[in-house]
Amino acid sequence: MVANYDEVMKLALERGFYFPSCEIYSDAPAGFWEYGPRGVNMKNKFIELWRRELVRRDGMLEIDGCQIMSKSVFVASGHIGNFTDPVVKCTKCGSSFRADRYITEKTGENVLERMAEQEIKALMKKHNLRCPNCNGEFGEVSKFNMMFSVGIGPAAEEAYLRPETCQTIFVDFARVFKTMRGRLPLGIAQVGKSFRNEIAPRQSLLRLREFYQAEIEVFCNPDRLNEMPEFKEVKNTILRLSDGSSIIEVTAEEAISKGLTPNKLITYYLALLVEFYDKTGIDVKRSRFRNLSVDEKAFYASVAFDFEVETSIGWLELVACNYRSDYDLKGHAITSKQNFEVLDSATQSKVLPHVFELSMGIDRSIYAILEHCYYEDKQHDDRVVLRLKPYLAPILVGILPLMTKDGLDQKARQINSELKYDFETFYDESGSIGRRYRRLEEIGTPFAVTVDKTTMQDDTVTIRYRDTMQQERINISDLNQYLHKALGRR
RNA sequence: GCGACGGUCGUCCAGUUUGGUCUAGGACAUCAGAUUGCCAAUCUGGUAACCCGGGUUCAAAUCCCGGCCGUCGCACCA
Repeated sequence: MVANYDEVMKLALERGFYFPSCEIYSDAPAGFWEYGPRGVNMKNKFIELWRRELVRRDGMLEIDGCQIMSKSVFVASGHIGNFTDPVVKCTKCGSSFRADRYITEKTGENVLERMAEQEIKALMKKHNLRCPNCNGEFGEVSKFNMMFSVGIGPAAEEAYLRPETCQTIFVDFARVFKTMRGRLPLGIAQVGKSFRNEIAPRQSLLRLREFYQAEIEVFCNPDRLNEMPEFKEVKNTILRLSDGSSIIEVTAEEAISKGLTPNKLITYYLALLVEFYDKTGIDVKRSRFRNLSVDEKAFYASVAFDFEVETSIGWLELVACNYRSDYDLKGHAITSKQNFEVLDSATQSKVLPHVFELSMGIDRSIYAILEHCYYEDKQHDDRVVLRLKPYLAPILVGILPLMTKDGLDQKARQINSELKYDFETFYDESGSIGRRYRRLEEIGTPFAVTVDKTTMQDDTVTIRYRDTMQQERINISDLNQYLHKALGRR
């Protein structure tokens, strides 16, 4: 049973995972969505898992930077120059086209990325290009920048909302490296919001104008990309590599020996990423690393693998893994006139670090997890079950009195107040017990504790498992430890 | 951004063709009470919607214009 987009969407709206922003107003713009109570819980737990399995596992440093950044940052990063598309609009029917691609397609003539609007216009005139839809005349060539600009202070000084979180990491690199006594290779990580003025935002969390990223920038010495002692931890991890059509399954070790991945450093992080996603509950057998072709890659990337997951609406990119070389540090060094070279203690040489990044889309990941965990149980009246991992479930345990008589409800409340400081609990006494179980499993709650008459005699409760619907009896005093164990804590 | 289609309780839908008991109906969900007491039970009662703005008309959920949003296709996607 594979869930589809509509079912996930319905669940999200009905049960408070996410919903459109500003929906009570008719001028609410597209591409903005908010997380409701269940979604926030799940998102926070996803981020905590990311910290555990990537940041802490690899000894990375995490920072939390500003969302508004000065214009110079984006001059240096190339976003002011490159994060724009030349667009041309038909004066007759209003259709718009990417001017550069259209010219190349029709004439074979190469259009340079940095070509000015007038030059592009001249080229179109020279070849007498007209609208392919209605043969109408094209208007002016304009450049559309995907960054949101903001005006700072009374003089409205030009600045931008960051289009990717990683620029903060590059800008802060020198200070963090020095003050944290960094050694190469060093991962610096950040979770936060980024903003892109998408032309056509669509499909709720999948293409947003304001979205969450979890980014990791690994700073490394380009001459030592195969010196990676930690690699042995992941050498047997299966990587599914693809050129966009077929998928090859190899171990991390084989990927290198067969030349499918360029070096140990990159391969190590790709493997960590798969291990992380496996723990989110996403079916990694339905994932792949797609090796991007030259024209698909971002302007800063020299090697790029997209981590993609198969969903009901096709392959979905969750993480962009880019080898950015020294593109960013070099850009910031030139623009800021600062020196970003560091001493690599292993070689006792000064080096301008290269960067390999794992740029993760959190919102898309949340969607993919929901879809992969959505399950309709045909055996039991098509009950809807979100089979979330306990450590990602918005509610870990429901606490239910079998009935609200004979003090069962007081007892249940008491158990709830003992557990609620350590776990996400939910007390519910309304309606039939079966209905309450169904409501809990629909939002992915893995456990339900039920207080019945036996509880009043011997202080035991039943604990019910979401996936099997089986119950067992345990002592109230063992609940705390039991739940800790279920979360994988020690 | 272009085109096609659409937008009614939390969700899904009926009602629009032919403007008039529509004071907007149903199902599911939800809330309260009763009953039951371990898997969406039953009964009773309740909350809750015509996307926004303008126009036509005695009268607009219904017709017209504009906007916004959604789905799909094209284009775009660091």
